[in-house]
Amino acid sequence: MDYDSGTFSHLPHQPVQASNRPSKIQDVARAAGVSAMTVSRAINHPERLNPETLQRVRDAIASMRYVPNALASGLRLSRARLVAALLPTLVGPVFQELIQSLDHALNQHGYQLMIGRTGYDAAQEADLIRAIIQRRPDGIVMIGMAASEEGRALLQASRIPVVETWDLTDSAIDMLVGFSHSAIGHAVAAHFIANGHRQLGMVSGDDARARVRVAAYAQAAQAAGLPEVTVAYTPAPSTLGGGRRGLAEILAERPEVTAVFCSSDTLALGALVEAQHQGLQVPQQLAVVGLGDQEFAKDTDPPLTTVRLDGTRIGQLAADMIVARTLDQPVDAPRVDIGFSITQRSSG
Amino acid sequence: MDYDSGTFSHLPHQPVQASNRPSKIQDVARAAGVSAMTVSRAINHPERLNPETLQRVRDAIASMRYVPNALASGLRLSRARLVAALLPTLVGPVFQELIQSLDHALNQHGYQLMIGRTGYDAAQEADLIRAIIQRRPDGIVMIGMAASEEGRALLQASRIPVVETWDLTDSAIDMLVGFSHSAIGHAVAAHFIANGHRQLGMVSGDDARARVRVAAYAQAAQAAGLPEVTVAYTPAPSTLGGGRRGLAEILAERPEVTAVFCSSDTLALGALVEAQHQGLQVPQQLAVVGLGDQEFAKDTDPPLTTVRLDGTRIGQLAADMIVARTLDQPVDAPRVDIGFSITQRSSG
DNA sequence: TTGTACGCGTTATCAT
DNA sequence: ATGATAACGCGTACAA
Repeated sequence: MDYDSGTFSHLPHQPVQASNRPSKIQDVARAAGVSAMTVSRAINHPERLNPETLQRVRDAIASMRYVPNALASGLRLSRARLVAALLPTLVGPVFQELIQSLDHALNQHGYQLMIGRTGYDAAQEADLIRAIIQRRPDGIVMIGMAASEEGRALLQASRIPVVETWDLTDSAIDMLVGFSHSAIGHAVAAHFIANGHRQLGMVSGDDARARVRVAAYAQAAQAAGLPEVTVAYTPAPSTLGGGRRGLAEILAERPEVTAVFCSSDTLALGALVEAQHQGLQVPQQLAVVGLGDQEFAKDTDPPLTTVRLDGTRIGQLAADMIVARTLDQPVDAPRVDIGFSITQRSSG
Repeated sequence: MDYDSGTFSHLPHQPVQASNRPSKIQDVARAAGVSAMTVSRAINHPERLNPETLQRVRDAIASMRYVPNALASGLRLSRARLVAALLPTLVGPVFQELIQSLDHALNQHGYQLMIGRTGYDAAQEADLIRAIIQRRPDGIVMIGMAASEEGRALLQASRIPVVETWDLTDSAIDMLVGFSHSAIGHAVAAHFIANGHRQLGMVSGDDARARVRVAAYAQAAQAAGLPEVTVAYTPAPSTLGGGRRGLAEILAERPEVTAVFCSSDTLALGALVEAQHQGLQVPQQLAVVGLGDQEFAKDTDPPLTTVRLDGTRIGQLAADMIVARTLDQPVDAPRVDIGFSITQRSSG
């Protein structure tokens, strides 16, 4: 007979636990009077077990709160059941719709989503990519990021499926789903021109994508014979305050501006606040158009006209691409332009 | 109007690579003419190597783009160098500041942060916790979440250090850093009363924490002999539109209300918009106070008076606690109340 | 239907 | 200073 010299536990409702460490598959096997393999099957192929045995094992798993070790199974299977999303910042709510739908779609297929932040710092980007690759995710989704040369090389060497999103670049690492920022710039300029505006302004972030939009917007105005557009750049990330200051700057420089395109809804909200503050009627004296069609756009005063980007669709497509790849299925369209539309409300 | 420029597809570009699979430590060893152990040491204990050998190995690592497999090392070491953060939503109020600082502090110690979303769905919570525990993180940070019974049991059985944040509950699973929601309710009521208000309203979310704040706020008003406060509940998550509708509801029910406490800055921004829309002067005719002191609070019109919560400090403390635990150091204060303050601006 | 042997890639330990 | 060995926990392949 064995006399355990161990300690006593006075915690209420503490399940019986053999030791101080979390249980592993072998512990469950012992408790259920079966081999480790039978426990493994109870989890992954329950239909192959005798119902009676299955129940015994399940009871043991539940009572011991056994949770399989994904490091071990991932190593064995070379599948981590994990997908990583890399983005510049969580602060801008622009990406949330995308993340949400990506997460949801991946969960349906038994994948978990891991989120990594680069913080707009290109120098740290390669380090983050390295850290992500270490976990051997089954796929990587890059959101609104341009990978550095080193980052691209790492991603390619890793053989991990990569989906770049948000930006419809010409040189995709692997797969791509996004929209054309230059088409957006043109479309908004055309929208203003069609509404009779001739003095255009723009409040914009100062990253590479934003510059593409600005250039297209300015070029469309020029092509229509309009005077040069006035641009105010704001530092990333986009904030309400940035929108206020951007609009104030434009109006100070050129008070005759009657239409302003803001490169995010947050900036546009700031522009609305500033216009209100300066006593300008929107849209009668000043038209404002945003970008993103975020949740709040419909509830501003006046409701915001904005460029709608279907983040949900991007997330869904990115998830589909990665899932197809991991199943070795062909990806019919590895490069997708999801386009955009202009949601017409009252602000411009 | 739609600007979908169509869907393009082309064959994925096949990158140049010697082999068809990512290289492992053995491949690097072969290339550098050393054993696998020497490569491992070059990465983890470079000082123990002959400088000449070290350089050879490093060159091989760089040229092959070798990235260690964290599943294998995590399995071997029982340390995943991973910390998980669980939260209801990314959209949330001050969560972003917290996440940012948590991520930053953990990176300093060589940990990576994994983010999991529950989406306010208590039913899925246990599943997410199970999915997280599977990865054997070195710590788990719960942000603004109340774990279900099953979730708590899983966390305890896992033996993983857990820090609950945001909410200063009485029954912590393990460690805790937060603030008292009931103290906040009292403080804001006292603030309004000190400013001469007697007709108080509140726009609030409808989760458990929010109800605690509401109860404390209402009780403080009652204790001061004020008429009963009018409360409008809005569904999660907090939105600008919810704030507008909440305030409209309160004013419709009791037009004599002169001060409204909103349980997030986003709701407060909506209240400001609605007040403006209804032609109410803030703060002369209606005082508005928010919660969170988010980035935009200082730039609203008028600037928002709000309850400041130091998310950065919470993240820092949570990281410290987890790091101490993984080093088997004692955690001097496993339960911390970081308090709050009222940032006085012009809105109330 | 259930069990045994082996290997996934890495690193601590011990040996040289 | 460097190498050989074993073990981390799990699941496939095969055997019973």
